[in-house]
Amino acid sequence: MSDSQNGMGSALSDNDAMVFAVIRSANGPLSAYDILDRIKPDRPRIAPPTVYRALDHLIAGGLVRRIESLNAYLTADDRAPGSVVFAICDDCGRVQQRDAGAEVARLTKALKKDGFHPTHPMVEVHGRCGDCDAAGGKP
Amino acid sequence: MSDSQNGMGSALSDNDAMVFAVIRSANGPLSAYDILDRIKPDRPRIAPPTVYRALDHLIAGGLVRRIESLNAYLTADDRAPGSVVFAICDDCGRVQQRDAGAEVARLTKALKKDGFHPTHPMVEVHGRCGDCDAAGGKP
DNA sequence: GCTTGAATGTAATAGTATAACATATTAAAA
DNA sequence: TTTTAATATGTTATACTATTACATTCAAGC
Repeated sequence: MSDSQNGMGSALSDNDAMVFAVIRSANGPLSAYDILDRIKPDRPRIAPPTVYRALDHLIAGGLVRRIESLNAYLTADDRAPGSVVFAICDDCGRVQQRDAGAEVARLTKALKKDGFHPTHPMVEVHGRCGDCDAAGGKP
Repeated sequence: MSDSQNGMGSALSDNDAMVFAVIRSANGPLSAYDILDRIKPDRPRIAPPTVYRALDHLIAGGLVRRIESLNAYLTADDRAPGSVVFAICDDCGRVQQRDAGAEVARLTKALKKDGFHPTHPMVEVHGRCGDCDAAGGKP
């Protein structure tokens, strides 16, 4: 397995490390097939399940996050155990992550009061980042 | 076009009305292909673009909402112009909609303060509904 | 009538994800 | 040490989700 320590509770397999390296080297979210394509030059026979399995491990370990509204993956900015808010610029594709903070906590608390038991809150805010707004790109 | 009034600013085409009827008659979110399958008995030659176009219209008109994390569609509980929170039970699949309220407003306000200009906030909270939790289903 | 534009029909294809089963690797049990 | 079990990976195929591209239809306005 050729493990190497990395900040996840356990170690990463070669596959996981390879996928993680690709995601880290990107400057934005990547789709699973983007990842696949970037690995193929090295390993032409790699197949989707290999990438998806690695993504599962990395997400479970908190190293990678999935953006549901983009079907894309990026490195987790931090190890916040709580939830995260994605601010997604629909012009340039850049994504900011920030701690969900008190607002999301209040929200899940309100749901709990109604009998619902939250496990995974997802908050993804689409819009336009400051740079793009200033530049007026794709108006 | 055989329009009929319905609460959307304009009227619905036959296709749109058909898709809307299917979604309304369901007791939970449906995928686009679920909708397709339920229409096929009546119109065997219906194709995906017809359904997706209707969904676009219905979503634009505020009659239907899309759940990103499920790739599924359901009737909008209300006509709240603001955003909505989905509480999604991962056991039984039921989805509750509630007004996003002050919490989400605070969240987008905080993003604005940082120069980001939100257009469409999405909040989808996965978990377990009260019924399933009481029943201990799929524990 | 003719043109135009919006909606729909139709076929094909792109993009995202998983199922199913084979093989290999590792570690523990006997 | 051999056997067993558990885990991970390889491989093929397929399922599921969504869009492109182009043809056709149909009604409104000139």
